[in-house]
Amino acid sequence: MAEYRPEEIETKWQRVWEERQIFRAVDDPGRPKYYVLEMFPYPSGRIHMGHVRNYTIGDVLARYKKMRGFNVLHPMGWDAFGLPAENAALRHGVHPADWTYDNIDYMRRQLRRLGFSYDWTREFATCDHEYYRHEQLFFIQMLERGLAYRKKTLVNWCPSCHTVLANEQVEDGTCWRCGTEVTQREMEGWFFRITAYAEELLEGLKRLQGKWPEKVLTMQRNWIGRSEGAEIEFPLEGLSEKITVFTTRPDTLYGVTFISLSPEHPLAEKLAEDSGLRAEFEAFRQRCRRQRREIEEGVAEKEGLFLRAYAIHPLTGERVPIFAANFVLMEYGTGAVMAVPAHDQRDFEFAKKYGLPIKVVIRPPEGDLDPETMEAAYEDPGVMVNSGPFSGLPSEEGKQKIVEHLENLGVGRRRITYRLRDWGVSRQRYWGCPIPVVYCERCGVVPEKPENLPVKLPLNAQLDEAGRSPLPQLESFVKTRCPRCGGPARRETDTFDTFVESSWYFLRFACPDAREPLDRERVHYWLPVDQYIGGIEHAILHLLYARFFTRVLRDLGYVQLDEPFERLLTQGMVIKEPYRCPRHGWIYPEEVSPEGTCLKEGCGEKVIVGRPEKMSKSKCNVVDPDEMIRRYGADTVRLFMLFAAPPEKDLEWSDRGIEGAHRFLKRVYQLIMNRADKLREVSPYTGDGKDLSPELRALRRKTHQTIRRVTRDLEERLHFNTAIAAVMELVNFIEDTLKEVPEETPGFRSVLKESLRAVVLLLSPMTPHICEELWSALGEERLVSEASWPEWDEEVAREEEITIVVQVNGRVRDNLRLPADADEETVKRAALSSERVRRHLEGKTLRKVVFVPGRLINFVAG
RNA sequence: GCCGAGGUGGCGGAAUUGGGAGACGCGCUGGAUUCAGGAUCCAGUGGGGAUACCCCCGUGCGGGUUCGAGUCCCGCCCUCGGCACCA
Repeated sequence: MAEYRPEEIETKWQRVWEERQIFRAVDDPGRPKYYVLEMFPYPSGRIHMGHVRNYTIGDVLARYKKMRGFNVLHPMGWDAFGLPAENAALRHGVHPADWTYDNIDYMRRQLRRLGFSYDWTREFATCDHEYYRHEQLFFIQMLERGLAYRKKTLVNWCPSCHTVLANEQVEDGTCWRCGTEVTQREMEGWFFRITAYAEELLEGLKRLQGKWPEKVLTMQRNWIGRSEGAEIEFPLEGLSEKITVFTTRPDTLYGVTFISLSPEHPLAEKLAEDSGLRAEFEAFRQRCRRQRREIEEGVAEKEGLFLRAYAIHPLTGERVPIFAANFVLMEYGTGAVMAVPAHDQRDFEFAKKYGLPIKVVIRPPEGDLDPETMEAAYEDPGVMVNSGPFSGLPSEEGKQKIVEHLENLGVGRRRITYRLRDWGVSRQRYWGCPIPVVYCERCGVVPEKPENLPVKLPLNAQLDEAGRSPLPQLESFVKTRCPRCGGPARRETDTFDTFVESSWYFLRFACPDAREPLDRERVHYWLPVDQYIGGIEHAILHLLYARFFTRVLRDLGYVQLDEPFERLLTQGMVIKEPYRCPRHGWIYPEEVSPEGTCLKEGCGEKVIVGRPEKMSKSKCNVVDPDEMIRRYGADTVRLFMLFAAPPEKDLEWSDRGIEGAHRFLKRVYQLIMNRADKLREVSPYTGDGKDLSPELRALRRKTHQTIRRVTRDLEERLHFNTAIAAVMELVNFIEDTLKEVPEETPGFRSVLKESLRAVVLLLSPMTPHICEELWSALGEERLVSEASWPEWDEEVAREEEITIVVQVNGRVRDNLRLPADADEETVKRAALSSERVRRHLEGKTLRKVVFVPGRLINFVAG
């Protein structure tokens, strides 16, 4: 009995792959390429099961496409800048650089041990200055084109991370990384003009339909938040200025009874001062800033401050009072809103609170509205009333008509606004890419000269104990000369948001050694990424930034590409149920007795089993990949990851499940190794099958059907779980055949060889090591990793006899084995001769016969 | 509240196009092997009734279309995810 020793086999073949460099991607414009990419990891220390799942899926695809003859690019690198490195440095007294590179070394070993088919010659880390220097150049060029700019605004500040966050990085008012509540601060910082691409980013989503998960497309669409409407000007009474509002409901213009301004609106401050309300206004504005979170969640009560000023309605000439209101956001539209209480719920609530008039201008299709008794705003379409010459128009039509009228008068125009805001990229952090500008006393803000790049992040920095960036205190870094006038200047000490690095790494993988930022030809050959794989948590953040950055680089002339990722697979999380003891809190599975009681300190309390959730250290429900590899080998871990669930769903970790996967591999190993000697010299069957026994013909049929099924599962759906199930069925079938068919049967060995070769080939992208071993045991000279994917023969796969289901009134009563091409008459005759069928037809009149060739026959009787 | 995905045995999950519901695996039950346990192998395994042939019920709930519905249509319930004073 051959014994399956995964560790031995796996390290052996990993060495062979390494020595022969078989996964090296070489540009070859004559061959069709396939670029598989998994989202690169942050080098946090060790890989977790989520990585294993993500990278296993990618690896299967890369290996499969290689077998299909594609020139495959499958690279790996490190998203190496970021805050955890600084935190670790504080805790353990190691420099972020050392910590990061050590982690990379460890994690690279882990990935190699899993046998992933990366082209390691293309590896890089984003904290290498040879990588980020190019990013600095991009920035300078964006600056020249106005795609990067500096401004002072209210920003999201995480007090725990000591840094600013982009809107995309604030989740429910808290920091996406540490969960601390985010506060508002007025600060200067650098921004990327992603809003200039809002329409294109939205439009581009259409071409991704069917290739990206619908969910991700929807999330991006909502995030960009396009809305069509109009800008309308309201002159101020007694002043030369005017207020410009944005509205999506120009049809309700005649219903305006007041104007609401954001407290951050410049005119709000001015009007307050003019009215002698300076102190009150300032207090109100401060309160609004503090309330920001509640305001954004919509839980804060509406509050306003009458500015004792009036605007003039552009059509009716009426005076409308102006308020500063806490719910009006300066960042959206124009920061000013025309309030129509009758037809907007927010304005309605505000009007009720401050006793402002409610004027109905839209009548519902049925019934009428009475401002006195209304309990909520009527926001649906209807017919315009009390609207001067526009009365009587359907509101949808009225929108157009009013805007046209305003355009003619020159006091309004059609306008589209987006919810998307510009991307704030300044971070007050040390471990990031320096922003290459200096502040010169004479010249102001000056970009570094391209030939002076990179602006290297100094590695001699002493980290601040409070967790602040040491850069501003680092004289040798800060003190510099102006690239323009040579005079004394101060260096920018903010670094880039680390999402900037991950916005273009997939391009650099095409030419990691290029001296220029990107080699147009090589990028053109390899890009777009044909299949991108990663977690859903980046549905907006990374994926939106990357789509934006790719377009920027296109406009800067570096690439000829709009969408970087042709297909996207968002894999589910790896989850596991946590255990909790009423006395000890979260406990490890080892601390639970078979009876379900707590073993900690002889506790004995009944343990509560939580519902499966994302693995986390604090819940004690993590499974360590190293431990699993040690116990079962990489192939088993990979197999389980693929088999337990389809990739887009969450995968529930199961100790029993991985045992099952291991058991299957042991069975396959023994099935083949125990016969390998006898089969080595045998050629796979090539005849037409006429000389074979029915059992052997059946085995060939099953084999070819399996090849067909696995190919379709991998090609069309990426459903590895059903592909594996199909191979398991084939293995079961082979074992059954071996039991029934004597070895001397003519053709036995060659048919067996054909089937076993298929098993090995079909499994090889998923469990490559064991398959190399079995492949060579079967006498193959080449590596299975370099073999061609097997093909199926429709003729062989076709069933000679099929089962026809016989129904009476839609209920199954019998089934018949008949030749595949049996016609209706034959089937009918056979079915009616069945005793079981006759019994159910007895005493009834046959009304109708439904015949589905090759499937079923249904007798309708009554 | 709005948008999206989903609800199938004890569990993870299958089911091309409307055509035998529950593939494959886990678990469980019985048996073989063993001094014993483990491992392995064999058989069974949706529920109920009969325990022989068979019959009835069954894919969140209620209706509908159809010879036939897990699959299509209408109305609800629940779970998960995203968005949510964006004018």
